[in-house]
Amino acid sequence: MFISKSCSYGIRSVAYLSGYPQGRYVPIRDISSDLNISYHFLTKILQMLTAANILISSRGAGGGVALAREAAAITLYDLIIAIDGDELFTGCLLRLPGCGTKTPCPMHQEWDVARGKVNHFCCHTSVTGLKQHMLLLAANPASDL
Amino acid sequence: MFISKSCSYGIRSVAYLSGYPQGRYVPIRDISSDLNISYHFLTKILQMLTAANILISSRGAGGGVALAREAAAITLYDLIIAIDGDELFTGCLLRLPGCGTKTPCPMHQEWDVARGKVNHFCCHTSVTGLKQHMLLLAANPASDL
DNA sequence: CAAATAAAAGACTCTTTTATCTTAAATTAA
DNA sequence: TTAATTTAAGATAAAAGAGTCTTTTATTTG
Ligand code: SF4
Ligand code: SF4
Repeated sequence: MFISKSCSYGIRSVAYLSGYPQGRYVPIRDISSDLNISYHFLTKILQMLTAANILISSRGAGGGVALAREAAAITLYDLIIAIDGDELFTGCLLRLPGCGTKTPCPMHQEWDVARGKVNHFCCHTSVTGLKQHMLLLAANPASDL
Repeated sequence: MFISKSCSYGIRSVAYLSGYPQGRYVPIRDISSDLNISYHFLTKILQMLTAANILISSRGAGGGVALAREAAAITLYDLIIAIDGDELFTGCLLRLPGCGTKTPCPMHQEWDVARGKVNHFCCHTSVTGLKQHMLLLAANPASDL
């Protein structure tokens, strides 16, 4: 598993918001019901994205959350870092505690190359154009599209 | 996190065993104490590797677990599949349930390329030569080598 | 055979993640 | 200013992952 379930929810929400004009507030309740995600749980996750300046939020009538910048400028990397932290991008593949790579193991260098591809992908991929696909899947659960 | 903690333990154990002649039984107790892993927990994990024909085991005095084939022929891929399953190698990056990639999303193809590098790395990397590094780390916890 | 050894199996606990529920605070609109 | 709306915050619960403990089964040794 590359990302946590929380992170998945965060990414899906940003993809969902990318279908609206940037800066337009959308209630979290709408996102959660359209994507079949627990409302209160999603609230906490989106708070992380707000804290990371990826979303902005507004309370009260007419409020909600909105993209803080254009969707194309929000990368998977930004979202994963905000929710899961940098473990995926910098931590030890083998989860060996205490390895600071000052004395790299035999596999480290090649691993760094492979992971570099993942990092590059995440840094250069935004969630634009994902909304349709997601809503399709949300509407046809377990249909194996 | 690419792999689970259980998987990390399994990989470390195989690396540890690679320091012994192939087929030579080593008690799990020895592995667990040298690597600072809970004995009974490790037992369950190594059972998965035995079930996957990566290790062989023998009960009773003089028994233990042993590599079922030469260490160089055991890849990270084998170990991850045996303990964590194939999710990492085949599952959806975004953890979207029900996506069978018959109708791929805009990011799928590029993601497949990046993940292909990870898969290739795991399929071509064995744990030989890792034992020294691991014992060093186990002996100097949190020393950030 | 009896005793010692060591994996296998099962029950149980602790921690982290995921999910739910309740209350508070901020904002808008009438 | 009152009511409605909506995020923020906190408490609690369920599920999954990780770790511990006990009992059983298989094997070797004497
Ligand atoms: S050197 Fe090896 S053990 Fe250390 S962080 Fe890199 S992959 Fe992990
Ligand atoms: S097509 Fe997109 S949503 Fe489907 S499995 Fe691939 S990455 Fe996931």
